[in-house]
Amino acid sequence: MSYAGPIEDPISYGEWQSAEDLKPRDLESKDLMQENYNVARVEESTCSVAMQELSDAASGDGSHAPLSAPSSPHNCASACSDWTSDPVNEGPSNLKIPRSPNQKHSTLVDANFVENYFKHSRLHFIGTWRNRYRKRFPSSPGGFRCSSSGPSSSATTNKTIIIHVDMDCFFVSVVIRNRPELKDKPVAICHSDNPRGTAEISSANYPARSHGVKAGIFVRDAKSRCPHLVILSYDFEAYEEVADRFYNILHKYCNKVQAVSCDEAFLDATDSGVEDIQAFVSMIRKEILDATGCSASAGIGGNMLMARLATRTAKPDGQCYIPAEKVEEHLRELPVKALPGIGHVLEEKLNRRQITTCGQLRMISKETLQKDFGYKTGSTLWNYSRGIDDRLVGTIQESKSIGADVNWGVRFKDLKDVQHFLLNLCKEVSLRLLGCGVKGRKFTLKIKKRRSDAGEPVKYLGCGVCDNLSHSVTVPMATDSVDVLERVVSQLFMTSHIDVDGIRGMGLQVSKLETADSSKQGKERYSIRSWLTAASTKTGHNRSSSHEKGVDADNGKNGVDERQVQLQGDSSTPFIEMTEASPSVTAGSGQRGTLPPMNELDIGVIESLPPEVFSEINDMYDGKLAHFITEKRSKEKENISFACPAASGEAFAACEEQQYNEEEIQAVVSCPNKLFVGMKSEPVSDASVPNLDLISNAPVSGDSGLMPSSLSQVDTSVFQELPEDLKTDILELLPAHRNTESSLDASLVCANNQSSTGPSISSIDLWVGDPPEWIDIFKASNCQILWILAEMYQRAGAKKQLSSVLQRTMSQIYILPDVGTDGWAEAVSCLCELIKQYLKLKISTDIEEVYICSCLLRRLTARSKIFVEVYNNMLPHFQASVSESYGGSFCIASVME
DNA sequence: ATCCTCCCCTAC
DNA sequence: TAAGGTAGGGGAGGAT
Ligand SMILES: Nc1ccn([C@H]2C[C@H](O)[C@@H](COP(=O)(O)OP(=O)(O)OP(=O)(O)O)O2)c(=O)n1
Ligand SMILES: [Mg+2]
Ligand SMILES: [Mg+2]
Repeated sequence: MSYAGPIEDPISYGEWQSAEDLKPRDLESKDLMQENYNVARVEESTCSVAMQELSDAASGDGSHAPLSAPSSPHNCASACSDWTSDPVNEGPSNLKIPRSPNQKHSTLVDANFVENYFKHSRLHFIGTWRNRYRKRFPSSPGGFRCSSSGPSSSATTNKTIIIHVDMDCFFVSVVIRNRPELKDKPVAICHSDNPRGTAEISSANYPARSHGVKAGIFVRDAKSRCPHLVILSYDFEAYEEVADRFYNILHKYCNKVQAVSCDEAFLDATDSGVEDIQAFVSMIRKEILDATGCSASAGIGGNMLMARLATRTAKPDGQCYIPAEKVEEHLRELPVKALPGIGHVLEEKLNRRQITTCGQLRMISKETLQKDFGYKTGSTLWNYSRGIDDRLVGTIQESKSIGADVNWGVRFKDLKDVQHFLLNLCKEVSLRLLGCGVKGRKFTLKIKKRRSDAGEPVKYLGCGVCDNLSHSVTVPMATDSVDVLERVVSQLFMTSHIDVDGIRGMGLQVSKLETADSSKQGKERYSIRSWLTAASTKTGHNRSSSHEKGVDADNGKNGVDERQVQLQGDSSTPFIEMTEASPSVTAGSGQRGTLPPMNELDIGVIESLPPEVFSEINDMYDGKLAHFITEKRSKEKENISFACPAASGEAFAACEEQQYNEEEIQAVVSCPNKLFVGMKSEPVSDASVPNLDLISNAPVSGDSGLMPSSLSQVDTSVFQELPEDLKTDILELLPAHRNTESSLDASLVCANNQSSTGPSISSIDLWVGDPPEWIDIFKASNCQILWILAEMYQRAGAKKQLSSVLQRTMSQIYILPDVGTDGWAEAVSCLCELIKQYLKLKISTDIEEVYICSCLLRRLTARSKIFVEVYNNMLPHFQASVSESYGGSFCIASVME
């Protein structure tokens, strides 16, 4: 019983910690690193600029004469006014009044600071995207074992071949891909073109790098190194689109892909059966270039380490293979800093021991390295210096923490400012938890506090030299609610007893995560596996799956989960104590052996499941189900068995799908109404699934460039030219033409806020106004999926389209905890109504958008139906379980019809 | 020994 | 002007 007291007294959980000792990393480590680098590599006198603040801070001598006026804290105001008169950025009539620093764009002036900040933070974007691409193609734990290249994989003991692909100067390449005249000029991406500014360079192309311009340095240093440097703005939407294409291509060529970041991934080509690996890589790079207009480089090696090092030599726009016999040679003179995992701290430690190259590192015994650097770090150093790396491609597991930090522009004058900021931070974190479908039990608030001896930060609105304070609390009940977060966080903050003037940054992390739809129960009990194994038991089939590792990953968790559970009352109520016995896992560890054989599954139903559900089932069959279905379908269509060489890649893509594969919808048309061939069930009326096949042959993906571009400019006359079935299809979606969907009572959506009956939502003109009417309605609905949709729509950039926001949001709808409830059904109806009105709005102006959204609407409808069908076909006691797991309110009647 | 908790370090 | 985020690995040191 570790719970020591009510949440109102979180100080009992521990004390605030403060790092008071003076170490380089406690200063402005970025600047320090940056300038150290300059000293070592560039030897320019301007490099002492930031060092100045460093020594001021360390000595406490704020009056020390600076070497360069703009960098001096005391001259910062005049420096700022100089900036505004910078001819590069100043419009003709744009005479600005000098102002004091740290005002504009800080939390002091912008009430919506948190949201705006994340919209512009490059580091936020790349962090978010890394996560997305890891999740979009999750690998099975323990590495990829589900290769569908056949059972022969054990026979061939090929040497491992790893490929590492990385886009060249990604942010620059994307922005200049249609501006060939800039290709050979030095170009960098930065928020500011101010030659005295402290904005950071995000990425620099290779001509710029030859002048010493690189990611992370201030624009003023970049400009002084390269006066003709062309600075261009970020285009985050374009980065996203290119990254999507990049990953689509990688997955087309290889089913073992591990995302490193939005522009970088490892492929395991060992089992790909390719004989000429160089040609294979060359083909991939060519396709990336053709599809994106940006070049990628690639490294090939016997492990992930050597592949990554090879990429370094391959850049730019090249590829490099390091065969086993070249490894020693390649490493001998390589600086230790080039090894992944060795940053400036470790490099410095090694340099102090006269070790600068991997060759020298090899001279040290493993025992010595482990003694000096720790057990694992020591052996990694020993291995890496010899080119040894036994990591497997694809061993990313579920995320352990989710958080948000802001350490720029944070300035407060009173407690109200702080509370406002923290509330927004909580909203942000809550949104991310919802987006991931998880809740957390541990909350950590981090505060950056200006050191007493620190002057103004060198960086405009930066956090400067700070002490880091952090405090955390663990609660018994996992949550994702803004209210709970806010209460916890505000109490964490109160215990810091900090002077609000000194705050330079804050962050909130949530850990001890649990899946949202299972946080109140043992996960296994209501899992899809349970449905399958139970049905299988009934039909008397067994299938061994002992080689599976992924599915029983939760078992340990349930066993350990014998903790005291306290439920939290809403708003101000303290926790109510309540003990819960550990849910003994009935369908868990002991019963892993019983899945029905694949040919007894009703393929139509399986295919029509929500992607997440399908993916889970596919995992249970070791990834073979997707392939099985692909084959079966192709046999059905043609009479010959068509052996497709790329079948494994396709199977993987089908498994992970995520994009809008219309075949899914086509599968609904066949309308198999039972999960298993052997199960009996009532047929579902055909009329309830109308016209689902109409556009099933057209390829649809999440890509915005799906439709021929000529179509996106058409008007109604082009609509008339469309194939008859497509026209019918679209017209049918319009309320004026046909309205079989239930109209939704708006008051139900807002059930928690008001009980009076409002107007039907279908009678509201959702797309009137700016922001459109529905934003407020959805935001007030207390329905997670609608709230997320509205929030994401608001956040989408200027070029926002409903389709892209919808695509993101809809993938969440089946994993929300309220799935199957009345509220969920209403949410589905609301979405349908929204899409229908949107179609009406766009029908004559943007046929591409109409096309995509009509597919989405179709899918939404089909999915809802199929979910109900699956439920209807479950054994009664599982229906009860499902109903119970959804809070006892699973309501078939209210879904869709 | 093994686990847990609080950081630092690293990479993009 | 300017947007110094994010999350996992792992070491140190204390609890068990
Ligand atoms: N300190 C950094 C590092 C990277 N990035 C962003 C911009 C880069 O374009 C992108 C990818 O990072 P890379 O390390 O792959 O760098 P580039 O792709 O720009 O160059 P390279 O050709 O070396 O891969 O991440 C950033 O904003 N700030
Ligand atoms: Mg790159
Ligand atoms: Mg990269």
